[in-house]
Amino acid sequence: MRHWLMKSEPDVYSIDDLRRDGRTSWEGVRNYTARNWMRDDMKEGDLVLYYHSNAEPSGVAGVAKVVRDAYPDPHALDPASHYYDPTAKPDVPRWVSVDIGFVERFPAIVPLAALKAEPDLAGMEVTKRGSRLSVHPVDAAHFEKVRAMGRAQG
DNA sequence: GCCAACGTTGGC
DNA sequence: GCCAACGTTGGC
Repeated sequence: MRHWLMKSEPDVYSIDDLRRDGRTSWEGVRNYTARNWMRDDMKEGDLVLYYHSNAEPSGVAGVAKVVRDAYPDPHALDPASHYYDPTAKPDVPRWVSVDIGFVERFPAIVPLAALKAEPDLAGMEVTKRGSRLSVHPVDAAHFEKVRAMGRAQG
């Protein structure tokens, strides 16, 4: 099983939205590196650090899990969608979605500053300057550490 | 609001 | 195929 980090702006869709809905489709990824990970390596049962970006504070808000492997992103084919891509075709969908389910919400956000300050998390992608990928893998040890930090708060 | 990082686009 | 311009992300 792999571990991942996925970024969402809480003003758009937060961990509380995911808890309310139980599960959701992860749509609108329009970056090839992120897409390739979703398409090729994300599998049902994988665990996900749910990260709030552009937030106060930004940081890891909880844990989700992959509940459906990649499938063509329907929004890419929908002209009415914000995520419409005129170069995507039904036979060559180009972009993919996965579905994720709610697992847990931490008592408090684990802020990015706390991740950066933790020696055990040295080298973690999200702590690097200029890290922009909205979906990327996380080492199992880093995942466990962040989850422990999240549970220890509050 | 600023700006660094960096992926994508398009002229050549 | 190079690379400058442009657009987006996202921390601060």
